Amino acid sequence: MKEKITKRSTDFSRWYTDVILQAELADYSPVKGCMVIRPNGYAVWEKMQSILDRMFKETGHQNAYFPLFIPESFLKKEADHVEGFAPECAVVTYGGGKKLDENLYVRPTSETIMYAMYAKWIHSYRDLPLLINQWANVVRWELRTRLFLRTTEFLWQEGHTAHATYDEAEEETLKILEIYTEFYEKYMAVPVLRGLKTESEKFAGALRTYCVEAMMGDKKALQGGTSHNLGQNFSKVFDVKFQTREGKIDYVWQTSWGVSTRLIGALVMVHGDDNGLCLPPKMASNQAVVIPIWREEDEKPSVLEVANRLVRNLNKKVSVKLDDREHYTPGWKFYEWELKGIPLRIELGPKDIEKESVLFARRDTRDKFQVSWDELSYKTEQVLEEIQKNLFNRALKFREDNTFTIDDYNEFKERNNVEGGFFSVHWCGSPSCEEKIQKETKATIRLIPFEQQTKQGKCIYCNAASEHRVIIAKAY
RNA sequence: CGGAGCGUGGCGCAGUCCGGUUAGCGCACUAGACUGGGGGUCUAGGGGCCGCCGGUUCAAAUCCGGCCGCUCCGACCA
Repeated sequence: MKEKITKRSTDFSRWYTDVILQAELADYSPVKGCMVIRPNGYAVWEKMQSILDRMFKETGHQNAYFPLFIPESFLKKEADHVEGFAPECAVVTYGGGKKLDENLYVRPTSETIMYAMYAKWIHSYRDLPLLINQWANVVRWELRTRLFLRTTEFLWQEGHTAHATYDEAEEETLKILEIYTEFYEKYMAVPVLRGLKTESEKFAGALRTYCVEAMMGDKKALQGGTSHNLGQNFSKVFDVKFQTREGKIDYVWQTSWGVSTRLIGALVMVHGDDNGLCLPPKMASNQAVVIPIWREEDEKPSVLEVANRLVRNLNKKVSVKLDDREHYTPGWKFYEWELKGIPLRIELGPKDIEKESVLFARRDTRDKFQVSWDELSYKTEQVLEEIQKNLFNRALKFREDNTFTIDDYNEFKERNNVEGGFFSVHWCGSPSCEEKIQKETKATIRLIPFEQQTKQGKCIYCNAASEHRVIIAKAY
């Protein structure tokens, strides 16, 4: 018997770690703050990559790869950028046994090195837009790490585009936010809020940062992806210039955007339960597993024969695995696959063969029901779709049930403290109110949501006039 | 860096206060038999510089000192 997973309600944070370790998504590495992504976890990442990669390419982006090392001088060119990243960088000072003439920074993000190249490649408006994405690892020397959510090294994609006009850059920034939203909601079955980051939360060096934000199973917020309109901040310091159609010289307008292996953490925290991981069908490398069952030795050949046939058939439409390991009992396998989050379990034994049916067991609801062979293919697809929808709806309802519109500061403080959740409050826009709220409540302004009825109000902290509501929550 | 906790077969732990001969348990692992519809049973096995270094002692997993590592909670962050 495997060790029990800590109950989610007992200790969310331990539950999270337990699920990841036991479902074999990742393991702690010998290097502090780093993790090893195990095959189960990496399979999820590959799934995410393939979907996002397709979406990026469909919108005209190309992949490329830039170096891991960045010359110190590059990183220091953009003032806000240095300030934001320098403290959390790993720096290489020796190479080949000799002290380097110039220190090399292990990339915390690749703006600087990429834009140094862009300056070389872009000359004319005809070279624009330049739409590049890279899949890479980056390093940020974090003080406190958590599997998938914050590790010293992590995997991500970073898109970096250059445009001829501000409007095009802004359009790109928002287009990417739409891609992220679609990915979260349609594939990960995780509902997100879209909006703008405040000045203090925006990317170091950006004009403004848009984000998607999701509610985890403990009601805390997770920043799920960011898309930055960089304006001309970087092009000016890296001298990325182009000649316009009119013959004038201008600096390019840039964007950058990314999502990371943190997505996997979100998947765990939104859909997982006391039995372990629960993967939305579109995120599972195997959507279903067939468990053959027999009592007598002479039943085995016929069960396996039928099982193989059904799996072959199903695999035309979905990805199904046959678990015919003999040294594990069916019961053991049930627990194992639930822990690992496979969306649908299909049991097939002598009783089913007699009835020409199988037994379905849904991971999300844990419902079980009989399905006849002639309906198998269709039912499988249908049930998987239902699971996908149900997971999304469940997560959406959870977020809605735990999002509160509040106008009284004391009430907000109290409820934030006791029950947690997302709080929709008026904010005047002043950084000082923002900071005070954070200090006093440990909650931060997650975003200024796009979707809201623009009603005037009064700042929840200082009572000054406010143009919009913001979402405040405790966050990862 | 501050606070808390933990280092004992692969994993989870007991033993440590109060030193004493072969260091124990559960799970996992190996072999075999019976089994198989929610973590099966039995039998027989293998596997340990008790985190590291030093000290006290006739004797150290156990006491003392130092170091190292990890996890959790706070200050920075996708």
